Amino acid sequence: MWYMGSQDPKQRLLDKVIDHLATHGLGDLSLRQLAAAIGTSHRMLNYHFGSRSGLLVEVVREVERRQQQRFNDFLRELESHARSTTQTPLFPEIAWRWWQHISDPHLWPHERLFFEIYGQALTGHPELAGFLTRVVESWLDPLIRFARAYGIPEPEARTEARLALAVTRGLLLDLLATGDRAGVDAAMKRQIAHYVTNHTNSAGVDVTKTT
Amino acid sequence: MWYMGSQDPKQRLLDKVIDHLATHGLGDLSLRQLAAAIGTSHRMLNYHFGSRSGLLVEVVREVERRQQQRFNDFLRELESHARSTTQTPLFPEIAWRWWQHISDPHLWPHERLFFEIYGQALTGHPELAGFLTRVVESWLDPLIRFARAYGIPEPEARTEARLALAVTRGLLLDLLATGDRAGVDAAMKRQIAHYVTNHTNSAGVDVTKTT
DNA sequence: CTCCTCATGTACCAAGTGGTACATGTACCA
DNA sequence: TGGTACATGTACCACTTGGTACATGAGGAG
Repeated sequence: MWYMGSQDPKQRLLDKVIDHLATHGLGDLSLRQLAAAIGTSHRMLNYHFGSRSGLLVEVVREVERRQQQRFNDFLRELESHARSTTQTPLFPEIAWRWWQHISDPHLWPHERLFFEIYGQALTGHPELAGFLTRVVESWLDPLIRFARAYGIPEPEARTEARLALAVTRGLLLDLLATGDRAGVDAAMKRQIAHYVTNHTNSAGVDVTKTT
Repeated sequence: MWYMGSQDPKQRLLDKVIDHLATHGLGDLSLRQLAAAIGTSHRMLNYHFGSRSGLLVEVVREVERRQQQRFNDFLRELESHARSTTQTPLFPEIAWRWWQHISDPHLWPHERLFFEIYGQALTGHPELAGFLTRVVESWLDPLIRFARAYGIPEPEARTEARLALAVTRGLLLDLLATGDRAGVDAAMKRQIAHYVTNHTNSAGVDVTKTT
């Protein structure tokens, strides 16, 4: 194909769609308005995605894919940092860095889109059912491995992972609504401190200094 | 008026609307479908609420009002229970009871609606801007009073309140998506245990037995 | 050159949308 | 009794929606 070298036109379209939805919300999911906003005709959206719900499904999959991508990027960044300093970072440091990573304002549009999809999926939207089955489980496994790697024993690891996920999402919801960076950061530090004093093998670090 | 004794027709309508939205989602907010589902004509919705967005605003306000109501009911229930046993319950007991209260399956439809509104509000829906400014703050004040009443000193009280709110909402999101009652309950117990061991003046109670 | 596949634009459709004008009914008030 | 305010139903409006039929084009394959 003549466009090989850039991208599948479908993927190019999907990228533009997600960029637009992240900044303008899912409410604009009228094929016509959407197409006009990203410089195509609604005919093209129907052609490449089959239907409105087909597009919605692919948008959701792409959002999930990007989240996973972000997590992998973070892990690689951690790894390279560990190589340069030769000492493996402590648990509270990593937790705090991860929080800084995903709470960065330039990710807010995507996080808003994530929670909007979450909300719509909760009310029975049938094409989003798969999203709900994955939205917790797909994060639990990597988090459990993480917890185990830092010495939290197995039966607790799953519970702590689930809790960490909930805290993160709850505080993100807060941050997106209030924009109160200082207040939300303080809460996250407090939570990390809770972990530390309850798992003595990684205690002894003042997380309030990790800023 | 002839209907005094039952209710304002507008309020009757609003109640039916919220019942329907809670079980069928905000996606159905087409005036016609909505009206048909609750046994009126879309004419009436426009008559009583002025417009589609007028209705949306009043729905949101009513959802907030009911949440507050639920919290007050819980406080009164606590109070009456305290009178009968003559001893004031410990912090972990109350926290656990509150969690049981709001995570009860019969409230799930309303919680789904809440998160769906939250998601829509995050993406700039202008008529929902007020919702975002209240969605955290309106819960912080009562929670702070609660924390202080249980001996948590002032500077930490606000942070702990914020954290507790985030944990609750994060775990509710998990519960609504997965339905994994046991897993989510375990996470909440774990969090309560974290609080207890970090605030020694209310420690010494095995929260795992409060089921 | 010829055919075929993929991508795109134009024009249309039936259905549904929010909103409103108008008429009807029903209870209260003077 | 007549009048007034509120509530409700019917019918309509202009507009937008998701989806599709049809035509056009551009590149690769023989």
